[in-house]
Amino acid sequence: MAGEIPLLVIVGPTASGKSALAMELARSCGAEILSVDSMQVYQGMDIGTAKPTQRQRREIPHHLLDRVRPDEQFSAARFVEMADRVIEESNARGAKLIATGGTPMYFKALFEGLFEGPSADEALRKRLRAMSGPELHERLKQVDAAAAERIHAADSRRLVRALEVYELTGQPISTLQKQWERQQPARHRAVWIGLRWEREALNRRINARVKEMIEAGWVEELRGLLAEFPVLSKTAREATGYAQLVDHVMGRIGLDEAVEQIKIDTRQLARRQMKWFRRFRNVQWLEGQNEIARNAEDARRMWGLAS
RNA sequence: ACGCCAGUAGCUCAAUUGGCAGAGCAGCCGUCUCCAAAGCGGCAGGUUGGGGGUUCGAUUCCCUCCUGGCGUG
Repeated sequence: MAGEIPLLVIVGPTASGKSALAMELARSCGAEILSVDSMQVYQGMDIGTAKPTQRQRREIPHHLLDRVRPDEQFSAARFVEMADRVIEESNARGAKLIATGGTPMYFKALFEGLFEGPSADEALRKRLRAMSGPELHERLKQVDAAAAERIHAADSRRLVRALEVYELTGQPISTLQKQWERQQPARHRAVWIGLRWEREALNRRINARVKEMIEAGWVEELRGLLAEFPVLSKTAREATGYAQLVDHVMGRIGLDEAVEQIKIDTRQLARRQMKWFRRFRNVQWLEGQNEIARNAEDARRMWGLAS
């Protein structure tokens, strides 16, 4: 029966060693890798997103890398659609799949689903965004008091989304979102493992890795990218470090200043990721500082593939 | 050595004619259902360089010492 082997999910903060562990496992189990990452989908953004190298990708098939142009918008919904297709197709072939990456929201959306509602409508959003936070909040209170209660008046992004959903469907987002409350079975069967680190140790790894990325030519890569795509899409631009490096390339800030800020942003990113992943209750944690071989062996056992 | 300027939260800086020492960033906690590497909320943080003086009251005025910067020797 197709789909008999569950997915292996590997979560963990940036720089925790997810990719290395996934590669090791893929090699030893003959599995393929599904990237669950909002930034590695972008073409041409390689160094700063720590994308697996061409060499690694020749060795092990990777899915959902380089699927979007850097001037294109991307979203959780598009990700889920693409990932579902990859999983379905892998199941059909009987291929084992390891899902790993740094975007917690995408894991949640992929396994728990998004509520059935309208997708982003940029024109409508633009119209709504012209209003101030309190105005949006007041307006939402009229049509969806429950949502207005939960969303802070300053959180214009969520206020805009809630109003967008209401205008497009005539239904309050708070009602539609209840779909998620029913304990539905997970959309895909999976074994979840995570890599965790003591915070200070991870910070040191992050600082070192940012430095390595710069030495590996991140700035030059970005210059080339900007030559082809002078304006990155709103979502692509949100990748950690890219805004600072764009400022540097434009001559607005020095490289040292940009690098320091990137280190700070990356540490903050890692913290937010850890907070999310801690809330995924079915994750079995492995210690990041262990030898890869040891973690891989544990992971294989958890996946039910012990030799 | 002399002169001038500065010293306030981890960092960068605010504080009206002397009147309860604030903000941004970093840090910590929380939130998150089609932008999520995003967005949003909260908390903590200070013998105002040290010492003395004037005053009901000094970050603010006076004296002195320390530290840093600039200028002249």
